[in-house]
Amino acid sequence: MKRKITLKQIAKELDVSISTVSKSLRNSLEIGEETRLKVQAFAKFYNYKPNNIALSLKNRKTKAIGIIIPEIVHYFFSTVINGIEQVANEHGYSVIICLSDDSFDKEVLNMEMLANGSIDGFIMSLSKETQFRGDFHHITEVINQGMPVVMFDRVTNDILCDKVIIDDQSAAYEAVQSLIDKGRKKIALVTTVDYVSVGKLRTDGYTKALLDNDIPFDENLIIKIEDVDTCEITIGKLLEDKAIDAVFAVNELFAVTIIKTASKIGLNVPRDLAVIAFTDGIISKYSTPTITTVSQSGIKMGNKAAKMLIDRLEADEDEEDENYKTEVIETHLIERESTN
Amino acid sequence: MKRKITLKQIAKELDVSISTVSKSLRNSLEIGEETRLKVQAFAKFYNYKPNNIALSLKNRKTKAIGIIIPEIVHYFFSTVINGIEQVANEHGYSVIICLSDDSFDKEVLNMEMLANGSIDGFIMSLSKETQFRGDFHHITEVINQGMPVVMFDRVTNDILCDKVIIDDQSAAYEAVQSLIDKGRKKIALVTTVDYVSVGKLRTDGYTKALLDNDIPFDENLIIKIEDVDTCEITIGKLLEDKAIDAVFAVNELFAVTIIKTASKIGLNVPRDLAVIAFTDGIISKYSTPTITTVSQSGIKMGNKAAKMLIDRLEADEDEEDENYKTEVIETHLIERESTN
DNA sequence: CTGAAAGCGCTTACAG
DNA sequence: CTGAAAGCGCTTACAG
Repeated sequence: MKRKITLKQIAKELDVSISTVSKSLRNSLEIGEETRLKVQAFAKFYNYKPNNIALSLKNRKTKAIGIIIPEIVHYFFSTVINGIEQVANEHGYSVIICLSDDSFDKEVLNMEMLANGSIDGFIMSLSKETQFRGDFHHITEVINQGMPVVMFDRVTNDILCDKVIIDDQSAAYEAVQSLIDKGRKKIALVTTVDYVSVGKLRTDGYTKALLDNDIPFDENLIIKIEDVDTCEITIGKLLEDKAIDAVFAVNELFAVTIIKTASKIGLNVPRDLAVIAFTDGIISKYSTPTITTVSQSGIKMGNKAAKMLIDRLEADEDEEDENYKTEVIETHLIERESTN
Repeated sequence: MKRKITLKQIAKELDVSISTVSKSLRNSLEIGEETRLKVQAFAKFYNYKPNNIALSLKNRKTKAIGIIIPEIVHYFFSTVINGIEQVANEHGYSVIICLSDDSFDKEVLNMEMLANGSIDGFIMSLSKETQFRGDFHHITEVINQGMPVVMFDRVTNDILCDKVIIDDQSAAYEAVQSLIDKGRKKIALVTTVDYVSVGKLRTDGYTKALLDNDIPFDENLIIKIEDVDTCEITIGKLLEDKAIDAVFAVNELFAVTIIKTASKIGLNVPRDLAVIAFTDGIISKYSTPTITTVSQSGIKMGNKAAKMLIDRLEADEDEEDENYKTEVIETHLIERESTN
């Protein structure tokens, strides 16, 4: 078991100073060619690679990006990570992922841990609990220490930083409008509780689309689901009592549940009931019928977020500007069988 | 913008030595109570947190685990990560994730990067290309440097290290047996190309189950799929030509495609065709009909893998034993609508 | 009880 | 052309 070789050992073997070895390997012209080549050959032979930790300490940067997301077993977040990874790797950054499990405490803990020198900057999406509490001190703190943060998807206006979002409101508007264009009149909305920022925006889009089309807004057609596991009953009631002809669901899990419940009651999708879901994922693609969705490119969001973060990290110290930007990623409707 | 405070600054402010500060904060009894409390109060006030990088360099351990997986947008791997995260966090470890994208080169690159001091040990699942090439020198090298590696799911016999797997062969056997028990006679196998280790084992289990039940083995009923996107045609042919009454698919993507194709040709699942898939995921749960699967608990695999790695990391240097273990995680059949 | 020194593995300004 | 020294932020054996 040969431990990794260090500069010190090379220096000793070759009977030169550590400085000489270091400079040779960095191809400094300060060092005579003979020595330089000798050192390089030796290092190559022993497969020398500089120790990242030592470099990080010396340079006071780690070339690592910290990602904090609520949940990894979630198609959308996985694709975002993929997107971040792509551009991070291109720029020589590695990626450290921590999960908040939608818990405020875990989010704080993980951020504190990573902020203590492990990474150069954060890309994050807020946990539900954090959004609910509205407590962002841990993020402010990190930013105050000079560590850039990019938020995506689940963001907050209370923090000034770079953000990557989709226009949830207008995407929802567009989805509902498309239902209306297809002649649907009684459109229900199945959504989450309000404190999740995106849920609220999507509701606004829904409402606006109805108003603009002179369709009476009926509060009873808005169903707020707290817990996915018990939502079947609520949805069943909605379908049986309300005589609706379309549903806009804020995520595909709700949508697929709606479809399954509908078919149990004998409703045909899309004939009797059209269904559109927010966030294109794997379920929509393989459900029967397949589900029309608002696609929200996680890859693009990840790419963009990583790009924004790295730009900031590599900006000259003094050109640091506080001009935070919010990038809006395009969405579009993927028409499938659940609408017609 | 107040940068993070260091021991040095505290020492200066309080007019004591760095050693004194360090010891006070570590609650060393060497230091007089008065000084100790004063330092602690000051540190607390300025929210001092030791720099992880400096600690890593000093201690020559990072308290970080490197994970290398082929793909993150994949339910199974996500659950494994979740499982690893759980126990890693419990033990004060953080987790660095790199994706190989099923590419040999990316796998090698990522491992080399992480091996240069960033982490204490690896948990990994081999990329397809690596399994195809059978080139594991990058893993051997890391192990030779004294860095423990735990492999899961896609493993190889060519490397001696701790492993976490399921008994793919007997799980496949069990699945096929259950089809036979339900009176199915012509059972097809839809699988991947052979070099993916788990694919091969599952095929063995399938074959064995047939033999043990005196069902003639027909090579034409084994379909090897190279590319998911073009598999519909192959599957269509299988269903139309072969007059089969059951299919065992090695993953749920194949299974759902089979079901959709079957229903297009007018076959009813499960009446005309029973379908079982390997690896329980989100698709099986929401497909119509829902799919009977062999559940392979990613959480448990992740838990176990992390536990094994941490045990090794925290074993006394000298009690290092080369007694590598292979843990087998239990699987079980989750019966759903696609079989009856 | 407190502090100077050495060291983790590296880089770089400075001396010679 | 080469090397000693200082330093990144910490810990700990050792001296006083």
